Amino acid sequence: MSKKQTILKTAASLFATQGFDATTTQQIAREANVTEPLIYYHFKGKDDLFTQIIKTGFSAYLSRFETLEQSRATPFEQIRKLIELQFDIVEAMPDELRLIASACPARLHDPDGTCAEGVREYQNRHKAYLTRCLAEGIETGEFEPVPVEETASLMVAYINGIIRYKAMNLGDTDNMCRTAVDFCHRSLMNGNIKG
Amino acid sequence: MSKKQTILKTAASLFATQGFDATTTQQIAREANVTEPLIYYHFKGKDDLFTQIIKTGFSAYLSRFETLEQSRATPFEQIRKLIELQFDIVEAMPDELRLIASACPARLHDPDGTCAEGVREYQNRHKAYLTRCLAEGIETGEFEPVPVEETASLMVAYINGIIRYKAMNLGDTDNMCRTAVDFCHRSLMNGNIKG
Amino acid sequence: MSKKQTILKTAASLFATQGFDATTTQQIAREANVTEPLIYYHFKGKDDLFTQIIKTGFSAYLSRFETLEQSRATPFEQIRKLIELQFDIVEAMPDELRLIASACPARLHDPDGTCAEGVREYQNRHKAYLTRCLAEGIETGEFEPVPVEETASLMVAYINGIIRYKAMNLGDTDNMCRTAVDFCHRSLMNGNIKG
Amino acid sequence: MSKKQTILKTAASLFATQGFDATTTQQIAREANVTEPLIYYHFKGKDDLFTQIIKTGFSAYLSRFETLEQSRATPFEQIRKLIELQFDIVEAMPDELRLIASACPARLHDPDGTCAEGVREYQNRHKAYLTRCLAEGIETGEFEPVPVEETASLMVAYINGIIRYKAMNLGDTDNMCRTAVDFCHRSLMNGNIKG
DNA sequence: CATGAATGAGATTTCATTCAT
DNA sequence: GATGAATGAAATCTCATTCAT
Repeated sequence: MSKKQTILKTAASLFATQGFDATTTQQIAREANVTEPLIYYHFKGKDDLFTQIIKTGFSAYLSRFETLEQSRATPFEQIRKLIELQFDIVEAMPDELRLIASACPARLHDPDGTCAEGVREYQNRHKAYLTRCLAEGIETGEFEPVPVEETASLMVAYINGIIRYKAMNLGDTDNMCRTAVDFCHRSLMNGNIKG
Repeated sequence: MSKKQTILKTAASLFATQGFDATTTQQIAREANVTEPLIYYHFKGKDDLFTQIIKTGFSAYLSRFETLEQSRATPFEQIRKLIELQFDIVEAMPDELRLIASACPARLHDPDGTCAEGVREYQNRHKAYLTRCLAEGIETGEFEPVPVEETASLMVAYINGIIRYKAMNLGDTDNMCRTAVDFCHRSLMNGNIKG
Repeated sequence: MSKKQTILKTAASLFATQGFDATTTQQIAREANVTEPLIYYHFKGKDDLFTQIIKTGFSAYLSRFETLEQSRATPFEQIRKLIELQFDIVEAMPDELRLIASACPARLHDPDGTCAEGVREYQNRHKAYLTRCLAEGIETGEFEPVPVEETASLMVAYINGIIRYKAMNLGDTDNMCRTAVDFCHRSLMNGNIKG
Repeated sequence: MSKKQTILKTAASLFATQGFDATTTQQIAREANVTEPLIYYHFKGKDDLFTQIIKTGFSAYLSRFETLEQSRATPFEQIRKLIELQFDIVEAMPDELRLIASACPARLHDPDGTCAEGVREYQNRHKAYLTRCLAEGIETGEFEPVPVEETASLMVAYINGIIRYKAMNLGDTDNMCRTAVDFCHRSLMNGNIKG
């Protein structure tokens, strides 16, 4: 792994556990086994380092999300996949996701805007995706006739709650994926079919 | 408003928008139109200031929550009330909630532990409350026989997602309360009754 | 002397002898018997400290210069006084003048513009003053009919050469004042009168 | 132009506009379109780079000046030529002269001593030259009987003021050469002859 | 001739906090 | 209750310079 990569990884991990401000460049350098100036050789500064990690996290998420968007499956299968994606991604990049979950909220008003932009993008994409799923499912009769817009927004918040819960280790998550899918399944599937 | 109150309000607002570390005592003093030493006259230090704000927020929330716990109603009515409480509380104390939602995530691992404690308490109480509701509802046949523990945990995450969404102004929330209640209603209520 | 004054004096002296960049804030603090942060309490930063010294130097010069402008005397007396002023001011504020002479040339293109502005002001005022003296002297027949504009510009450069020579200790300056006055006297005074 | 030349030119220009210390090797490299290590391939270091530029400037000046020293002409003609030389040299090597005028003052006390040495040399040579001219002119009765030593020193300062004025573009210099020559002419030439 | 990566040394600046009044 | 002045500790960042290739 290149030293640049090591710096990124180390920083991501430290930022995630201690927070951005509580992590010093000296500490990053020490743990990454490089000298401090090297950080400044590869990155414009501590902020830039943070930004790049966040951007990487978001774009890794989005690139996975995009494969979902292209999948052809029944509406509910698509929703299931979206929920499963949350759990997968946290396992694939725990540091990055933990960092996003913990550091972004306080940085939504940052001038640089990386967090705000990422969050907005994340929300818009989810909302559009869910809106499409719901509309389609209702049309085919697979779903109950729920109000599409509002339910999509709600589910964005829900799903965000789940990914945060897992990313920040707020509690046990065994079976949580399955439980979440079932919860939505019962809520959305047309009663006639259920029965 | 007393200067002490002004300091509290100003600090809460700054912590919420910029995060704890990114907010300096100097900035608080300037925006509150007081001098820095006055902050130290009223509070032990920056941490203490933060702690007091957070504690106020959490305890205001908990005191409202406790009235719920004492209410006698059907299981689903209790769940509905819990969801409605989220929306009410954000409207009643928008600054405090925004602060908790934005500044706590980055401080969950702080030595002082105020945030961690508050969040833990919040989760435990919700989980216990929901576990009780679900168990009761299943026993009476009002609810589908869902796995109690797991579903309670999941709903804690869900509800947390909602309150954050609203507290941090992440999007439009008209009808969201109703939509959230309906979403849970469809998911939990026994199909026989529904049908 | 207040600590702020001590800082200003110490910095002026160090900047003048070592140059701006070669002087560290640490050194200023040590020699002024204060702590480094105190410098930042009283001044915005090292640049601001420099700027304030320069501005003080220029404005002290200008305030003295203004008394000249108001004096009523024969044209040549006025020129004599201008030349004498150069020597007086360097003796009154040697550090400031030395600093201006040594540091400003390289800072004429600084974004902050303090030096550029000071130099421009200094030149314009001198030029206007000399233009007036020359025109008047020529009109009264006291002076030879020299080209006014050009000679005024030239004398600005000339006088600047002298003040620099003295401020930077480039050589012996005993009698220099008198010699300079005489040099101009011979050049300007009408030959008929001289003879 | 060889890369070495480009480095020299770029550095000269940057040193002149920003000063020595405020110019970084990185900036030189960037603007010269080379990499930093290349600077170290061609020069011992930043100081050496500066030194070489300055030395080139001074020695180019001196070599021109030496031709003056050898010329046989009347005392005033020699003075005229010295003044004209200032104007010629700035037009021939504007960058170098600007550099000397702007960067040297701040480096007169440098341990390396290039600037100090150059300036001293420049002053001494001028002083000797002017002393000789004045003594000769007085002896022959061409000049007024001015005090030789002092007037020579003064004229060094004077001439230095002029070259700086032009090198640093401090104002319009049309006719300035002629005006300067005339100014000295009137001051030095014997009144009997003038009349 | 040329460079990407790396570094030792050190400078400026910030910040929470305190003291004397 | 209130403040101007002051500070210890430490963080971010810069810079000239070198090494390996």
